[in-house]
Order: sequence, then structure tokens, then C-alpha cells
Amino acid sequence: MKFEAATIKDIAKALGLSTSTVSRALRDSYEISPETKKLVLEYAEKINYHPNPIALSLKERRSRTIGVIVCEIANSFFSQVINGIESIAYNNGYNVIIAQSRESFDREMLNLQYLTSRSIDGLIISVSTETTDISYLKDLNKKGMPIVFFDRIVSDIDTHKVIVDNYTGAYNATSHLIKSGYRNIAAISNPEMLSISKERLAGYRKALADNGIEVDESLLKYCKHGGMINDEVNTVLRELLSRKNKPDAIFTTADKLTTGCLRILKENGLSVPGDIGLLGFSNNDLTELFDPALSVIKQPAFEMGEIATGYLLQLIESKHPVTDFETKVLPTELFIRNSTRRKD
Amino acid sequence: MKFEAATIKDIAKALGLSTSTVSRALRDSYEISPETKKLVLEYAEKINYHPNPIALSLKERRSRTIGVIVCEIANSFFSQVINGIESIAYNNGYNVIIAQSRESFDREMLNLQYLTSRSIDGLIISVSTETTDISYLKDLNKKGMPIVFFDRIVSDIDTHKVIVDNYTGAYNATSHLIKSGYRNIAAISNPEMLSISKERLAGYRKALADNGIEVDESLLKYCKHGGMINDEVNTVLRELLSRKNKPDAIFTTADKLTTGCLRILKENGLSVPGDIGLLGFSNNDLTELFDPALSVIKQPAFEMGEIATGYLLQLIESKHPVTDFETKVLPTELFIRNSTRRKD
DNA sequence: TTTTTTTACGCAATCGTTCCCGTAGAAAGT
DNA sequence: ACTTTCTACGGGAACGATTGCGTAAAAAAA
Repeated sequence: MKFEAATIKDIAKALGLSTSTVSRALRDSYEISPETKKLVLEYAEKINYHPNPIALSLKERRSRTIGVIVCEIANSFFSQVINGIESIAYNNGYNVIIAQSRESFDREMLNLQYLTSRSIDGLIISVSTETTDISYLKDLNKKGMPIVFFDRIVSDIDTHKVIVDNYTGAYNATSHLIKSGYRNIAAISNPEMLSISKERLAGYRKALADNGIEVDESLLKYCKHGGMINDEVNTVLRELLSRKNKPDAIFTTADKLTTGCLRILKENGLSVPGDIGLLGFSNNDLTELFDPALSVIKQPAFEMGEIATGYLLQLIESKHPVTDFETKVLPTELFIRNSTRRKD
Repeated sequence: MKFEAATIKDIAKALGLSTSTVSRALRDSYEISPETKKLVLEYAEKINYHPNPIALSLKERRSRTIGVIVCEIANSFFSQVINGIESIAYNNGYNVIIAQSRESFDREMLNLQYLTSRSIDGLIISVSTETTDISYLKDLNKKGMPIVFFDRIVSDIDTHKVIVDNYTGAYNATSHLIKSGYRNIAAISNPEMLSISKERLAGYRKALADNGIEVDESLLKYCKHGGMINDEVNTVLRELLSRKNKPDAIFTTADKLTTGCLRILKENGLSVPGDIGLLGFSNNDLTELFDPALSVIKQPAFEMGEIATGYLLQLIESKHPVTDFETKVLPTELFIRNSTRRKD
């Protein structure tokens, strides 16, 4: 079963013209007489002719397609970013192919190879929690593949990047916790190698230090798979809650960790914020409906996608190799709700 | 700035062979001597050769790409379906292009034209709330484009379909509301033209009837844009709540409507289930964290994606035109939580 | 009338790959 | 020694569209 589209040849044959003439007529070339143009255009319309983009891609050696790799589209943050990406891409006649790494380096590599072999013109990526070996990305970039990083960036590759001010976001969030009376604040984070983890934990540390609270490293927990595996959040929470000086609040650095934490705290019969405060990064639109309504740090996800795509198209369409790269840093927004409202 | 990949010609030139020989060596043809094969394979590996899929697509007149149109990927149900689609597609060497209609018929048409002009081999679609004119889809199907519908199907086009038993799902949900003591049960739904709306409302009606409750048509409200516009949920809720005999429970037939309802009820200071019960279709994984934990009807979204893709690949790869079509009907699952737990 | 210019088209190469043919040269059969 | 059969490879068309170049015929200029 195959879908056969009309080609320029069909038009040429039907009208007794050459394919060149038809092609030129369709593109409104000055060398074609008005009558012929009219003839061709009308017939093309009649048989519903559309140029074959694959043939065009082959000829022009560009696919007008950009690849996007995120860990998962079911994550609100990433789906919002993707919406931003698509809005700009489609407006510029570009197509978007989305691939999910699911926080696995192997899957990320597979997707990367798949996308590049599919002749994408450029790549927008937020790396997985497992990604430490960036040689493939580096090679790709060196060979001329335009790449833009967002959110989870890698510092070693020189290209455009779009992030938020993770440090300040985490600093303000932690400060808010302290101001609310919490002292023994644990942090649950993605692996430390991740750029966002580093920055967010740095902000957390600084806020504690600025308020005269010593950083207790044993209150810092990492989830290797970014909470993709529910059990790992469970494990670190059990560790934290079995301490003699239990934390009175938890700061989480990722969406999945934030909601995962709340789920497990509730499953364990702990009341939030009664027994323990909770605040974390999350772009989920429904956190205000939670019990308790969650205090969260939000990123301007849609805008990040827009900016990243703007950067990428700039790289793709630049005639000369670009050597001057920008890193756009956007502000985060802190939403204070019940999960950090201490009853005292 | 352009990314130039190695071609078969590069190999041919470097080794003093013809492109035909290289091509055959790479495909392990019997007409090529073992020594030549080894030579070619090693060199190809060395320069990291990958066949250009665009050239292949042009030659084979298939893109190994399937198009997916949903209303939005940020919706849990659809992102889960997409995960199911991708898992099967990738395992079979197919690529997936996702497009969002955002409940707009115009956008759906644009995406449809875009995808077909991008030479997709097949299409998986759940139509928008606005879609009534299906002539384009019909034409496409007639011309040989393999199409599989899921969730929001159209009865007029004969092809494979994947749905859930919406009728029974809604029947059981409504029965549960009645058993819980609710009598004056309103329903908020997507437009009636949508297959799922029809079926779900039919289940709702039958459950009322079977329990001796007369269906009050004025308790049935429709949201034209499926809750994409927050205001429309607001409007219908205001209408319902300003009645003299207010509904004591609400049954919603779509994810966005369910969460939207809860948000507005809370904004209006109404307690759920104290003042009003709430139960609806939703595939959101976080509804149990809500205040109150939401009673929901879930669809086996991932499985639906898998099955739809299986059907589509079957259509694409079938040598002969397929005339015998299946409609797979999967069961829904009812989760009873606090939003329907009447305090009495 | 002859030459030049313009108009309006066709031919053929190109993109990367596959595949149907054709064919040297070696091996095998007579 | 001569014919036949393999073996191992090359030539070239094809997929659909674009585009530089060449060119008849018509129009304009000489």
C-alpha cells in the first residue's frame, strides 16, 4: 500500500512541456511566458501537486528539519520548551523531530546517531543525567553540525546556550525556606555532573551560608536517574527520614524529584508542611492543586524553547562559520504556596 | 555552516572503485570478493560512513517516517500514547514526527498538509475538537495513505482504529457517583461531535437511567475547545453553580476539563467533595496528589500507542491493499479517590 | 535585408543511492 | 586450443526537483 504523490514529470507529460519549464513556471521565473505559467499553475492545482521535500532535501543538501533531544516529553518543563521550539521552527518553515533519552546515555547516543543520520540541519539538546562522555557531541559540532544547548548544558562545547539563573533561583528558594523558619534543610538533586545540579546546589549552599547555617553534606542526596525510577527517591528519602536529626524541609532540584518526593512523603503518612516543608523546581501547571499546594521554582520554559530555536536557525542559516557564541540566562520565578507554610 | 556527511562516492574515490561496487560491498552482495568487502567496510567504518536516508527515501519512495497528530503533547494521555508509538516505531526502524493541532481544525489541516508533503509513510491521528470536515483525511486515505485513528476517531473512514470502551468507562464512573449518594450529576464534555464525547455521555446517560434518575439536559455542558481556553470551563461551571438546584457532582469527559474543573471549583472556594463531587477522565499521573485526590477514569494510553503503531506498520508494509479493518477496544480503569468520597 | 537582441523554452548535470545490464579476465569444461 | 561458465566489477539509469547553458524562433535594430 503506497501513497503516490503527483510529480513535476506528471505535469510536464500532461502538458507536453519539459520538466525544467514546469519547474520554472511553478517558481514564477521570468523566462516563462504568462500563458504557460497559467497553464502549469492551474494543472498543478488541479492534481494537487506539492513539491517532494525529499527530492529538495537531496538537491539542496538540507532537510529543513531540526532535531530535539530531551529526557522525556511527558515532563511539563520539556513539553513547554518543545512548544516554544515548534512555534519558532514552524514559522520559519522548519520541521521538528523529537527524541527522548529517558535519562539514559545509551538512548541519547542512539537518538543522536539516528537524528544525524536522518540529516537534521541542527540540534537542540538538554543532556541526560547519565551523560558525561560528550565526545560524540563534540565531534558532531566540530564537523559543522549546529547545536544549541538548553537547561542541562555542557560547558566544554562552545556554542549558543539557553539556561535560567539556577543559582539565584535556588538561592532565593532556600532563603525563603530559611525565612519560613526551616533550619535543617535537605536537598535532593540529580547527579552532580549535571550543570543545573551544580548551579542549583551552589545557590542552596550559599543561602545556607549567608544565613549562618552550616552545610551538612549528609543532607545532600543524589538521584542517579533523576527520579525516573521511583525507587531511588524512596531510597534517599528513607535515608533522610531515618536520621536522628531529621530534616525539617526538603529542597528538590528537578520536576520529577519534587513530585516524587511529595508522593512518597504522603505515602509514608508525613504531613507537608506540618512534619516537613517541601519546595523544588517544577514547571508542572497543576502543582497548585496539590495537597498541599506546592511551592515551586518555575522556569520560563516556552521562552527558552523560542530563544534556543532562534539561536539554532541563526547558526543554520549563517553563511560563515560562527565563532561568537552567546549564553542566554533567563530569570526563574518563585511561587510560594502551602508546602512551605510553617504552622507555628 | 553546513554538516557534510561522508558518501559512497568518497569511499569509491578513495579506494579506486565504482559506486556500484561500494554499494554492493556495503550491502554484503555475493558478487563482491571478500577482500574488496573488507576493504570497503573498514574504510567506511573509518570515515564513519552512514547511508544518506534522504537519498534512500527518494529512491525507495518511502521515508520510514510516520506522522502523529494530537491536540497537544503536554497532555498526559497523549504523551503516554506517543511513548507507546515511539517504542514500536523505533524498534521497526521508523521515525516519528509529532504535530500538535491545539484543538484547532486549521492547525490540524496545516499539520496534515505539512506531514503529507514531508512524505510520511503513514499517519496516526486523534482529531481535534473542531474537526467535522474530514474530506481531506478521506481523500488522503483514498489515495493510499495508511491511517490509523485512536481515541477520537471518525466513523466515516474505514481503517484500523484504537479506542477504549468509553461507554462502559463512563457508565461505571457515573454508577460509582450514584452509589456514593450523588443524584444531581452534571456532565462537562468536549463537543458532542467527538466520538469519545458521544460514547462517554451515552454511558453517563445510561447509568442515570438504570438508576432511575432522569437525565436533565441542562446539566450537560460542552466546552468547544476542550478546555484549552480556561475561560470556557469557567463559563459552564458558573452556569451550573448558579442554578437553583445546583449539581452535587460533576462528571468530566476529558483530562483538561477534569483538572480545569477542580482548579475553578477551588478558586471559587468550593470544597470537593464536601460541596460537590468530581470525577472524570484523566491520565495525569499526579491526580492522586491533588487536594482532594481525584477519582479518575484512566485509559491504557501507552498500550493504545503501541497497538495503533502495530496496525499502521501492518498497513504500510502490506503488499496488497488492506480491506479488512479492525477496531481495537481496550478497557478503562476506574480509580476511586477522595474527590467522590461523600462525607455523610 | 542582415545582424543583433530578446523571448521562451529544452537538455543535461546534480544531489546519494540502488540495481539492471554489460563485460573483461580467469577458471573450467570439452 | 577452443568454447563456455563464473567471478568480480563498472556503466548508467532511476528517484524528483533545480539550474546553468544552449538555442530555435520571433522581434527589434541596423
